Amino acid sequence: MRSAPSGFSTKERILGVAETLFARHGFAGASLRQVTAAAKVNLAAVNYHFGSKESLIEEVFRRRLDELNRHRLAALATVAARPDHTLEDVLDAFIRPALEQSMDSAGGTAFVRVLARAFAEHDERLRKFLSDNYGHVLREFAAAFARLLPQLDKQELYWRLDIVAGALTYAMADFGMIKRKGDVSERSHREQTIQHLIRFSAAGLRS
Amino acid sequence: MRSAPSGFSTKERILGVAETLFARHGFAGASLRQVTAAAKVNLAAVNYHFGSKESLIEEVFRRRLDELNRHRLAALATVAARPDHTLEDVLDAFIRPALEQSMDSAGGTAFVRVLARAFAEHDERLRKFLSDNYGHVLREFAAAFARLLPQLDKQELYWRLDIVAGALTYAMADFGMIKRKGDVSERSHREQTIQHLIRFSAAGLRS
DNA sequence: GCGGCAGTCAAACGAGCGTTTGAATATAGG
DNA sequence: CCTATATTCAAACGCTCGTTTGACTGCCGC
Repeated sequence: MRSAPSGFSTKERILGVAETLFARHGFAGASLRQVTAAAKVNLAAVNYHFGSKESLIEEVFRRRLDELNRHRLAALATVAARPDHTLEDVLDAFIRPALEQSMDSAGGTAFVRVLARAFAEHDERLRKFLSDNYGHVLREFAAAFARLLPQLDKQELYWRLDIVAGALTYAMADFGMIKRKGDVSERSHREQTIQHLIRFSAAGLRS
Repeated sequence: MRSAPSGFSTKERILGVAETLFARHGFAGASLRQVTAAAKVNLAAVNYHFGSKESLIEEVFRRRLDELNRHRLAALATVAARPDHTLEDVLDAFIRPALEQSMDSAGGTAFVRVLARAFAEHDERLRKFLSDNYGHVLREFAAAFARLLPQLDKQELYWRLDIVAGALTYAMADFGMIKRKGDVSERSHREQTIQHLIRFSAAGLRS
């Protein structure tokens, strides 16, 4: 195991760069030659370490998705432990980890765009992968929401959570027309997004 | 002008097939060879009629986007003419044409997925194109909303409209986990989506 | 020291890409 | 009918793609 120039292993550097470039140009649009050049790694390294471009894409997903799931479930557990927790608390546990992942030092906003893209690709293979790795988390949150919104039947609750997920996905990818002003830090802009999403979603869920 | 086998011109057939395949595989993922083969048209026809793949993509957008803009502005004008129109009415004018376009006989759900993909591609060129052809529509709606929500300052209104746009975009692409039951017609499922989005958004905007 | 192994590398493979070309063919006007 | 214009077509262009190959390098255990 030779240590890589920047202190990260070849494999890690490929994953990081791939995440960025897939987010920027799409899975088909970003070539392995671009990835390996940006990572200062030999072209053959991808096939050596991951087997294929396809597998590399899956690895990019798995790495971040596992992290997001961990954070969301931990936040939900903390919130649910408090007997007086509110709808806003559960929304926070759902929304905050997703938006905060987009400002961690390493990945930047790259991964959440990759995630949004995966939805857009509408590829059944990827959707199945996401639902397999994601389904139980959504179900846990749905149960927590159901306890706080007993007046909603299951069907109605799922409709509304779908809308929350949509607004969150959109915000995660930073699609919106709201542009961060120069004098507002990234952290504070993100916090504003979180607060707006929570308030809006709580009103919609309760209506 | 030779008439094409199916009654549609070569140009129209390319546009229709391109829309479908771009939605399914992405702009980079769908090749001109796939498009021309599916359209039963010679490979060179794309470059003859559109100049380049890039221009073909723009045409796919322009065609549907012009239609959507027309419908939205017409609906807004109708609504705004009534002196007692409500927030729900304006939301309907914004949301309904978008979701209805995804069930027109010809295009099916293809274009809305193309649109969602364009957002995901996060390509500045496409974003600029969309904002150029779309900006004035959004501004008109923002003004209509501002009249009905005088308690919100401009900044706050834009934050909330951003959330509405996010939820709508997500719904347009039919990403959600809410799956249409076998016994519900496509039309009635769409109507349910519209009603849920309006109710949720109205509550969020008023909160 | 030396064999084995994990990793890196330059080079090449065949395939598919968007685009161009020039000839063939259909349509329309005088 | 004949010419001009518009369209279609098969073939080829140069290029980039993902993947494979085989030689080369550093390193650890024996």
